[in-house]
Amino acid sequence: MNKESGVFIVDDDEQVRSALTLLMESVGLRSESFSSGQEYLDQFDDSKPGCLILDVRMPGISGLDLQARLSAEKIHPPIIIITGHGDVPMAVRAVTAGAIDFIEKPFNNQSMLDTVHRAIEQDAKQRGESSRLEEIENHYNELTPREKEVLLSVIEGKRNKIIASEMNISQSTVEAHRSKVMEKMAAKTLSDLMRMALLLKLID
Amino acid sequence: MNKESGVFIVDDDEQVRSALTLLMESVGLRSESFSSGQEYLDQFDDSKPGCLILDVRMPGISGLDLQARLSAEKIHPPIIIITGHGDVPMAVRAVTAGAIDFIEKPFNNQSMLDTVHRAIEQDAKQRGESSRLEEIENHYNELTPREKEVLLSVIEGKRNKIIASEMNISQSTVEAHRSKVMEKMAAKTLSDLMRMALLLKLID
DNA sequence: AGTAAAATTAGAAGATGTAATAATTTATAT
DNA sequence: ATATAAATTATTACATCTTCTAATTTTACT
Repeated sequence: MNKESGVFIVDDDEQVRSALTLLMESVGLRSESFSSGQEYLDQFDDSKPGCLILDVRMPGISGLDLQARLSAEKIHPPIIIITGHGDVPMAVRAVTAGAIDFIEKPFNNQSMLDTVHRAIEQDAKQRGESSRLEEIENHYNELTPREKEVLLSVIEGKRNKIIASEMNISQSTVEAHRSKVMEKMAAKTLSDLMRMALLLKLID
Repeated sequence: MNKESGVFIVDDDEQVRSALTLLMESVGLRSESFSSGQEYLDQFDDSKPGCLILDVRMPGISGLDLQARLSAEKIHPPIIIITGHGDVPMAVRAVTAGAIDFIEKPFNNQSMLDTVHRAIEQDAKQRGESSRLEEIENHYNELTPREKEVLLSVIEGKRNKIIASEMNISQSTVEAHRSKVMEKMAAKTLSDLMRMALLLKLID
C-alpha cells in the first residue's frame, strides 16, 4: 500500500470530518478534510493519489454533484459516498455512476476502512495504468499527420505496398514514415506497436 | 432491437408477474414468468437472449442468490432486481455485483421499460462479442501444444530465429508451426492474430 | 524571403517472412 | 503393431520489411 496515498474527506459536518480523520490516522493513512465541495475543488490537485469520501447533503455542491463534475472532467478517483439520509434510487445512481461504495451514517468503522483500502488500491492501479498511457500519448502526439495515417494502416495489417497505393505515394515514402513511427513510438516490434494502439484505442 | 429477445420474470407474486407480462406485451416484448428461482433454473437455457427481472424476497432462492449463482457459473445476463422491501446496502450489493438496476416496488412503468430496453441491448451486445470469442476459442483449441507455444512467442513480437533458439528447434520448424497457426486461426495478418490473442487474453 | 519541419522519393544490401514441396522421426491410440 | 497425428527438418523461390544514405519538394512560420 502506497503510504503517500491520502483520503480526501468532504463533509460539512465537523464531527464527521474529525471522526473520519481519527479513523484514518488509526491505520496510518493520511487524510485531508474539506467542509464543502467548492473548498475541495479549489485545492484540487490531480497528482495527489488516494480516494474521496463525499457526503451527499452539503450546502452548495452536493457529493453527487461533485462526483458528476469530476466524471465530466474525465477525472475518476475512487469515490465513497456517505450519507445520513440516503435512499435506494440515490444509492443506485451513485454506484452506477462509478462510486465504489455508498455508505449510510452512522457507518461501521471497520467496513469503512475496508472500503477505503480497496479504493486506494484501485487508485494506485489506475494511476499505474494512466501514467503508462500518458507516456504513449506523448509519443503519439509527436507523430506528424502523415505518420499517424501510416500508423493506422500498419496496425490494420496492411502491406506497405497497399498503404502506398491507398495514400497515392511511393512505397519508399511509406517505409520512411513507418520507420519514423516505430522510432517515435519507441516500439521495437510490430507487436509493441499494436499494444500501444490498443491502449490509445486506435483499434477496438 | 432483437424481437427474439425475451424478458424472464421471476417473482412469487402472481400480481407482479402478470403486471410485468402485460407491460412487456404492451411494447411487443416477449416474456416468460416463473414463480421461483428454482423454476427458472429448471428451464434455464443460456441460448435464449434477453434479460432477467428478479424479485428479491421469494421462498427458496432469493433474487440476489440467483444473481450470485449465475455469476458463479460465469453466466452474465443483464439483471434487473425488483423489491418491495429494499434497503441501501442491499441495493449497493446488487449493483456492485453487476445488476443493471435495482428498482423498488411499486415501480414506474416507463422507467422499468427503459431499463429493460437498456438491458436487452446490453445482452445483444454481449452475445455478439461472446459468439465471436467462441469462434476464436474454437480455432485456438485446434492448435497443437507446440503451435500454441509458437503463437505465444509470435504475439510477443519475437523473430522466428529467436523462437527457434528458445525452443531448441530449427527455424524451419518454427516457420512450419507459424504457418499452421495462421491457417488454423484464420488470421490473414499478424495484426489479426494479435487482436485474437487479446480477446483470448493471451496478452494483457 | 528565408528557415525549419514535413513529406516525398530512390537505390541498394541484408534480414525476415511466406509458400510449396517433400521427407523423417516421435508420440499416441486402437 | 500399426495407422494417425504431431513434430521435426531442409530447400527453393519470392515477397516483404528494415536500414542506410542522399536528395528534392512542400508547407508553415517569422
